Amino acid sequence: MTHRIAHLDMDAYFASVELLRYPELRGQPVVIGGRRRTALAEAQGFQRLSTYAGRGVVTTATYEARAFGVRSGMGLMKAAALAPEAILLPGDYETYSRVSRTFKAAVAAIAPRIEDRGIDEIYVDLTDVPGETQALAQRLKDAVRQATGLSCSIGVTPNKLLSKLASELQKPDGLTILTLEDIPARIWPLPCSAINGIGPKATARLAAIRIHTIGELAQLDPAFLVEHFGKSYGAWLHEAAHGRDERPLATSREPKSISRETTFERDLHPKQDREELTRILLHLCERLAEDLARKGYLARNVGLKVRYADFSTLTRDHALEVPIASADALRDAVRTCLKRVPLEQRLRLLGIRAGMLVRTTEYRLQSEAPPRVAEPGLFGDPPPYAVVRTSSA
DNA sequence: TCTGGGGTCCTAGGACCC
DNA sequence: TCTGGGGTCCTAGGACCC
Repeated sequence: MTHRIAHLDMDAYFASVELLRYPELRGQPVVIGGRRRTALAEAQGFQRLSTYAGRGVVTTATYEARAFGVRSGMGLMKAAALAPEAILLPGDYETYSRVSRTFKAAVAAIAPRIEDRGIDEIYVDLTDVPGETQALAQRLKDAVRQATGLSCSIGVTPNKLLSKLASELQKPDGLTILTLEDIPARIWPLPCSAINGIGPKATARLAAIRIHTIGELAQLDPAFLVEHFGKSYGAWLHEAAHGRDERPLATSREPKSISRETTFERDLHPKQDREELTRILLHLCERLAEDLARKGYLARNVGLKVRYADFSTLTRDHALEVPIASADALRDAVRTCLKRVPLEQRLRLLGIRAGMLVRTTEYRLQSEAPPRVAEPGLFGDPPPYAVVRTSSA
């Protein structure tokens, strides 16, 4: 059975949503990023990138802005040097989420088996949807445009890995259908970094052994790759280069963690700015508690993330006996983590994370069940036999 | 012209138990 | 007293993705 998997990717998503709102900016270089300005400043009109000062990165850029070399993830100050006249707009994630639900619903009306890959992309299983592939993919594109006014790019191939590659081939507003026979001509000339899962580090390591294209990677002996990149990743690199991918669509999944973090407008010192840091951390706890309550989860693990002024980052975790969700309980757990963090340097970021999530409903059911025999260590005391063993040692 | 915020998955070491 | 492995949990860090 040959599968028919589509990857659908919205074109310059955040920027395109903003162009719906501000059609007068169409055709201009526009960049999304940075913090929301004051209402007064926003009332005074569009901001030029050159007038921006501060931290932040480019979230999305229109194709006109990309022509100047502006890329997602680039610092805004650097982007301003490349395209000073570009218009800078702050992100409006509520709107992007709403439009995201709209385009996904439009696709689901045609092909209901969908894997969510974030706010602007999905995989769609077309295997059992009647219709010829080209016409079907065009129907999806039309439905998305009809529902949102936005264009997307689609790749259709036998698996997720190839579809993800294919959807990139003719952006924007692309439609690319590939079969396994197309791999040598269409996939092998691409750089290794085009493969989802080969990031900057792996790309550099491959370049160091003179491997630049997927085709070059495909010609390598798998044993050699395993030697260089480890059993798991090495074997995967070989499979990926040959376009082989058996991963099924994940049509539903439970979140593994929920987190909140913030980068400060200026670096803060743990001693001099103690009160402000405390306020920030408590605010993060409150926001995370809201997220947990809204989504219906309790956390059995709480993590603290600290990034220093030099951008070095550390994390401290704390596992809990009893799952929690309130801001107060999060704060207590964060305090435990904080005791294990060196606080001499200035900080640029604080973050907290709720992990090992338990559904609130399921935990309730479990706690309403007849109590089990007390688990050892529940009250923080070592079981008695441990004491005997210790004293006999 | 330094580098956001929200995630997932993998690895590896130590503690602890059998 | 010493020597094992295997399994699980916890913690920390890193690569990668949208």
